[in-house]
Formats: sequence, structure tokens, C-alpha cells
Amino acid sequence: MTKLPLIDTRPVKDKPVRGTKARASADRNAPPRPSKRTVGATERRAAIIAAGLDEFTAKGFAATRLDDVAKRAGVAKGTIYLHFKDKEALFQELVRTALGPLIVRISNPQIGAGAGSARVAMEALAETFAREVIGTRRADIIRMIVSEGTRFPQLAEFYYREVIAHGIAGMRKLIEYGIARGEIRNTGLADFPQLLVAPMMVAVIWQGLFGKLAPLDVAAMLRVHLDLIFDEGRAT
Amino acid sequence: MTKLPLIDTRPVKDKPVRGTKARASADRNAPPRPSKRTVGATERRAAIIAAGLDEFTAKGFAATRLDDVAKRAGVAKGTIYLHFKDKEALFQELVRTALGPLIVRISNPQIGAGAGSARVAMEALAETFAREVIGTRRADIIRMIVSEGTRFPQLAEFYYREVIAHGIAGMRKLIEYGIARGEIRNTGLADFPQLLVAPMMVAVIWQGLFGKLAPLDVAAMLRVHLDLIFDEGRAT
Amino acid sequence: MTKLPLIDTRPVKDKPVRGTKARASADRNAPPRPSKRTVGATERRAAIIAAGLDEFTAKGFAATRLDDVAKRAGVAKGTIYLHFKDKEALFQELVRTALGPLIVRISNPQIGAGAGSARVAMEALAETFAREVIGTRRADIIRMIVSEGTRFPQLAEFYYREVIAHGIAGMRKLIEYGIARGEIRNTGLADFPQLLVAPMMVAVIWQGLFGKLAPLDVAAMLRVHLDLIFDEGRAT
Amino acid sequence: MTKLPLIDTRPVKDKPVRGTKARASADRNAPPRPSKRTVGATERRAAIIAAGLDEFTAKGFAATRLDDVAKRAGVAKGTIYLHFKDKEALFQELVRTALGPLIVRISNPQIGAGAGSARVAMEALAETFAREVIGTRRADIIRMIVSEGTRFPQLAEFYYREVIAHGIAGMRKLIEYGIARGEIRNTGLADFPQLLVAPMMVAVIWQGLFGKLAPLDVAAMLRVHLDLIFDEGRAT
DNA sequence: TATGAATGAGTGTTCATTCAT
DNA sequence: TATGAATGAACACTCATTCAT
Repeated sequence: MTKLPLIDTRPVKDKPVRGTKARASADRNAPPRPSKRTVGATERRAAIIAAGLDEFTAKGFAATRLDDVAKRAGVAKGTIYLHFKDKEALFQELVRTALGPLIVRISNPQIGAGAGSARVAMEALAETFAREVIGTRRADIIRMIVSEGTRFPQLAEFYYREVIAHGIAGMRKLIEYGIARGEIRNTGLADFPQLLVAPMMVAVIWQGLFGKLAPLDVAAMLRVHLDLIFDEGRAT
Repeated sequence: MTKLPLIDTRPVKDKPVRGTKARASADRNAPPRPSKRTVGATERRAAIIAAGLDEFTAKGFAATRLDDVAKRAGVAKGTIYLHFKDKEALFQELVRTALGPLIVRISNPQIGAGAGSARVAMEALAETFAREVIGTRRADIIRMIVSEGTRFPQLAEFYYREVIAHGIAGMRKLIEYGIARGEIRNTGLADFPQLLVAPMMVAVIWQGLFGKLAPLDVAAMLRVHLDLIFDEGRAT
Repeated sequence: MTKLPLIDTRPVKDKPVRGTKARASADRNAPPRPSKRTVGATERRAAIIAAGLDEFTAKGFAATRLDDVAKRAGVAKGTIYLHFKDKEALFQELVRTALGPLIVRISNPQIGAGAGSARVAMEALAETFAREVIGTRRADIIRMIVSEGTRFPQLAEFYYREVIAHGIAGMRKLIEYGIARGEIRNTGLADFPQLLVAPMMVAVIWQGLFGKLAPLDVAAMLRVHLDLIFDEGRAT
Repeated sequence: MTKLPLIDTRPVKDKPVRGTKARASADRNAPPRPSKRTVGATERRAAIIAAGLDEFTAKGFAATRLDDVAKRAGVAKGTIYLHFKDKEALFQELVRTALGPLIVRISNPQIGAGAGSARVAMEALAETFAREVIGTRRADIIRMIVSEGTRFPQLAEFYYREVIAHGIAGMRKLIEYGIARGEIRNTGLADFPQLLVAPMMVAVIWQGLFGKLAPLDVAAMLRVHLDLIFDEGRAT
């Protein structure tokens, strides 16, 4: 019998844009010019988005200078305006783009038919998260949304609708699945799927703020958390 | 024998200056503070800090204008510079001041000798949190630290040392107390007191970002969370 | 004996390309010219000039964007530079072109030998002016020269030499003709032919600035003016 | 019997702002600083307006740089924004200010009771105009309104209501006075007071555009014009 | 020739900071 | 101390001009 995973744990593929970052700080004395028109418009747009992501996550919306974004993208300032109406449009588009893969992934929880235990599914999820989010640019994006969300209600709403809502729904399904299988006893958990994600959020924030001071063993923490949920208080 | 509470659940006292007017939606049309020349230097400084808190939490560090802070504080722009070296100094001092009460409170967990059950203590903590933080200016401060922490490592460090470290220590003590009393079975929890606070953090962030779209019953969620920890999966 | 008219009163022919679509209210949403690749180089140049005329008269030199000119002309922005050195060159050439027909007309006043009365000639001139200038693109051109002339002395000089000088000379001839015939008593008028054109200039300016608020019956005004000159104060 | 002048011919008094122009292009190596705060806010505002007038009349609205205005006013760029919302507000205010004296003057035509002949009144007017407008900054302002009026309909309307309308009314009164006294025969003139001003307008424009090439004896021209109106075709 | 994406100098505007009063 | 007008560096955005295709 084929064992379909409850949740897709394959590495989330992201635009490998970071490479373009190499061109950053276009030194004024560079050789003639790398034949600008060679790189297509799409690549340029992608480079701007990648650069913007770097700058916005590092400094926040208000403190980011489009000059720096342009430099980092290896592009003239004016070029940004060929692709985006203004700074805010770039910011929003950038978040949407960055969220894209995540959305697709979360939208398809893939809790399959003859799947295994809910515990295994959640463990896979936790591991994927620890590996694919913590310490990567995705964590930066999440932190950025938390940081700027208040100032961009529109963005927060988009994020809620496109990511959170789906995620919450998926979590709830998973919890109900676990309850149905008798793995989870606390039926109230189904009302607050947020509890399932809470440690992940905290992990992202912790590492961002205090990672240097007191690194957190995220994977281990998530395991303990699952033990709580699955009622398996092993005596360590 | 006097029964000392495990945790001080008395309302956390904050600058009563502004009261719980809180809800820092920095409305540009707020009355420009009535009292003016009547107040002394100390009151002025306090007013600036209060005003700054409103503005910074509402708009973030970079997007806040000292002009607005001054207006809100009922002082001239230049006056700010008599009390603070520059914008950043104001910001940092302001955060420290705002953290003050919180620090004192958490630093003295008051887990007394012949105290009651850990569950009761934690419930009190959760209730206090839901009542005294969620929906108040304190939530704004926490969100602000999360938002600006990356840009102000110094501040993050301060926050970590003065608040987080103590808080984590307190939580750990509480957890160990619960384990010792046999209330908590999962001994691993003592390694990650963050798990205890995670739902509170998520609650703060959730309400800030999505509160308008999908309000969260924070108290109920925290109760379910405690059920998980205390292994009491009541069928609701 | 052939009776040659003192002044040519046939409708002044302008580039019939644009027709009298005139009224250069440079509406941004004008259809982007249907024909495109079908036209040859010369037509393209003409299209650019026509489009430039519309834009420059509507917005003035500095405020006109070559982007808009290109769009209106149905060509790419770069194409403009194949025909004109830069924005200023386009402007100057364009004015010269627009002035062309006017120049030819005025240069040949055709004040023939056995012509009729000076009064009749001037009336014809006034009527032609009211009909062929007021409310047409020609008025826009005149206004534009008045507007930009100070900033483009070169252009003012060209305008003076090619149009004004000839026009003044023609007017003077006409006046002297009227004096010789005894129609005009005030011999001083011959020293200031400008007085003959002044009402026309004022009419153009008035309609451009205040036409909406207080339209002027130009034809009637010019008639009264001629009455003054020809000393015929009819009691209306 | 006291002879009241038909029209007030006393020199129109204007702010003697031009003087401030001296400070133009505030050289970067100037002595410490002329004790900024010494000059009152009003003087600063006046200096900005004077400088703006110079720049706007010289280059037109779009081509004028606020940097230059600031420099010429001996003020920092930011200071302009303490007095005016933006470039356009400065422009409009400036025109209004410049028009102020003119308005007051025109509003009080002072066609008195036992006044003298209309001819004398008009001659005085013409002389005043030739002396107080031609070759002065007032001519620049008039030219500027003609130039920018199309782009600022609001301004044109203001100009019409505050200056033109009153002027036209005054002219008409004067004409009717002349007709009543039998000095002017052509009654139709009362319908087009513009004809009275037309030569003045043309004079302003002529001197602005062609003054260098072919200076115009404005006073003489206006005299001839009056001869036409008053039907006095003296044979020179 | 024609194109239009790319460039980057230039300009209006903001705002932290200073300082004469 | 307190004020708030003045400053000027900084930054978002525009647009004439270029140039690879």
C-alpha cells in the first residue's frame, strides 16, 4: 500500500534570485557594461524584487532607500519605476511574490487518503519548517510582515486571506484528523489551530531578535511541543 | 499560614498619566494636550515619552515624526532635544521606560513557599495577560519591540536581558514547580519555557494584524493551551 | 482691368494633415493615431511636429513631456531623436513650420495697383483674422510665442524677422494707402502699424485667458476699431 | 473750483522688494551669517516672494527651481515651505501679492465730479502706464500672467475678477464720460473698453519680445492711439 | 530607420537637528 | 529651560536622452 504523506514535505522551491545579489553596489569602475539588454525584463524585475526583499527585511519599509535597492539589483534607480508604480507598490508586490510559493504549498495540505498518523504528519511539518524557514530568507519575510503589517492593513489582509486562512484551515484539518484517530485527546485544540503554529512563530521571532544572544534549538522545541499535543509526556 | 500567590496577579501598574487611553492609533487630530506651561521639567519629559510611545507604536521608528511627538506632548520640537540626544535616544529610553513596570513585575515571580497548584498560578498568569496586555498599550509595546528589534540590536539585547531572561527564568521555575508537584508530566517542557509564552506572543501579534478581520478569543485559547500542558484533555 | 484685392482673403491654408482639429486641449486620452507603420519618414516627422504643436501649445515648453508627444504622434520616443537633435530643436523647428503658412501669406500682402478702398481691405483682413485665427490652432501658436518668446530670444528674433517685420511693413503700406486715398486722416498711424494689430493680439490673448469667463465678440470689436481708424463714429 | 483728476495718476507704490535681490546667489563663502533671526518672518516671506517673482517671470513656472528662488532670497530651501505649501502656492500667492497694489488702484478709478476732459484723463493714464509699467517689474508680471494663465485657469480667473473686470469697468466709465462730454463720437467704443487697453498690452508684449530688436516709443504710440479715439487726426 | 527599455541627473518635498531669542 | 523658525541633507520620483536590438 502506497503511503501518501499527510503533508508535502518536499523542500519549498523559491526563486534562486539571491545569486543576482552578487551584482550589488555596482562599482562605478566596472568594465564597459555587461551588455544590459542581455538580461531580459523578467530577470531585471526579479533582481529588483530580490534586492528589495533584502533591503526591506533588513531595514524595514520606511528606512529602505530605493537607491540602495537599485544598486543592489544592479540597476538604475529609474528602472525600478519601469516595473513598479512606487516604493509601496514594490513592497507589496515583493511580499506577494515571496508569499507565492508558500501559498501554493499551504493551499494543498495533501492530507491523503490512506495516510499515516497525525503525529508523523505534524513531525514532518515541524521538520520542514525548522529546515526550510528558520535561518532562511523566509523567516525574514515572516518577520517583515509582522513588523510592517500594522502600517499596511491592506497587506495584512492579503496575508491573512492568502496564507493564514489557508494555513489555519489546514492545521484544523490535521488536528481533526488526529482527534478522529484518537491520537489527540484535547478536542478544544481544533478551535485554536493557532496553538499549533504558535511555537513556530515564536521560533522565528526569537531567532530574529535573540538568536545571537541565546540560540534556540528549534527542532527540539517543536518536538516537545508535539509531545504536549499528543499527550506523550515521556520522562525525557 | 499566609497563602502567597505563586504569581502576582494584581493589575500591572503603568504610568497612570495617560491612563489606559492607550490604543495608540495616533490620531492626528487628538487635542494638543490641555495643560502646558503649568508642568515642570519632569512632567514634560514624561509627556514626551508618553507621546513618543503613542507615535512610535503606531507608525514605527522611521515613520514617526518628532513634530508629531512634540505636538502630542504639548511641547515645542526643540524641547525634545533638551531631554534626549536625538530621535534614537528618545526611542530607546522610551522603550526602557515602558518596559520598566513589566520588568519589575516579572523579576519578582513571587512563587511562594506553600503556594497552590502550578495550574492555578498559570491560569492566573494567563488571565492577567489576557486582561492587562491584550488590547492595551502594552501589547503595542511588545509588537513594537518585535518590529524594531532587528533594527536595534542594542534594544533587543536590553529587552532580552531585562525582560525575557527573567521571564524565561520565572517560567522555568513555574514549570519545574509543576513537574515537582506531579501536575506536569512532560519534563522536557522545562527546557523550553518559550512554549509557555508562545501562545501569548501569537495572541498579541494576531490581534495586532488580524484582530479586525478575525478576532481571537485569547482567554479561551490560553485555557486550551494550559489543558495541553496539564494533560487535561477535557472533551470541552 | 483685373481687380486685385488689396489683401488675400482666401482662407489661410494650414497643414491639412490635422485639419482644423486644432483646439489643442491636449487631452491625454486621445486615440494614439491609427495609421502607424504605413507612413514613411516624412509623414512621421510631420506627425511628430503636429503632436508637438498640440502638446507645446497646451502645456508650454518646459511642462511638455516628449513621452506624450511620441504617444500622440504614434511613434516611439527614440524616433523623435532621429528627426530632431533635442527637445528644444523640436520646439523651434515646430514653431518655424507652424509659422510657415502665416509667413507666406503676410509676405505677399497683394496690395494691388487699382485696388479698392483701404477700409474694405482692412475689413477683409479683420474678418479673415476673426475666422481663421480666433478659436483655431493658429491662436494657440501665437499665444505660445508670446508665452515662450522671452525664454527663447532666438525664437523671438526669428518670429520678428519672418512674421512681424513683414506684417508691420504690410500694415504700414496699407495705412499709407489709406492715407493717400484720404480714407485715414491720422497720418501718425503710419508710424505705429502695431495699433492696427493690437486689437487682434488682445483678442487672441483674451479668448485664451478669459474666453470661458467672458467671451468676446471679436468681429464686432474689430469693426469698432476700424471705425475709429476710419473716423466713422456711427452711433451704433 | 477744485479740479479732481479723472484718474489717479500718482505713481503706483509697490513693495520696494527689488533691493533684496542684491543678496542673490548667496555665495557659499560669505561671512558667518547676517544674523538670520534678525530679519522678521514677514521680511523673509517678502524676500521669497520677491525672489520668486524674479525667477518665475524670467523662466516661467515649470522651469523655475525652488533652489534658485531660495538662493536668491538668501534663504534655505526648506524655509520656503514654512511660508508656502508648495511651488504652486508660492506662485499663486506671489501673483496675488504683486497684483495687490494694482487692484487697489484700479478699483478706485477716481473719476471725480467736476473733473476735466476725458482726453486729459486718458492721457494721464497712458503716461502713468508708460512710466510705471513699461520697463518695470510690473510688465514682467503682466507678461507672466499671459504666459502661465492658460496653465492656471484658477489664476486667470482670479486675475480676471480682481483686475480685468475692474479695469474694464473703469475704462467703460471713462469712455462713457467722454461720450457724454462729446469728446468721443464713436459710441460703440463703450462696448469694447478692451480697445482702450489693447495698445498697452501690445506695448508690454512687444517690449518683452522684440524690445531689443526694435524698441517701441510706447508713449508716442499711445498718443496716436488717443488721437484716433478722440478723432483728432492732426496731420502730424 | 525605428524601437522602447534603461539611464541618471535633476527637482520638489520632508524632517531631524540647530540655535537665536 | 523652552521655543519654533531656519536649516540643509536626504530621498522619492520624473523625464530628456541614449543605445542595444
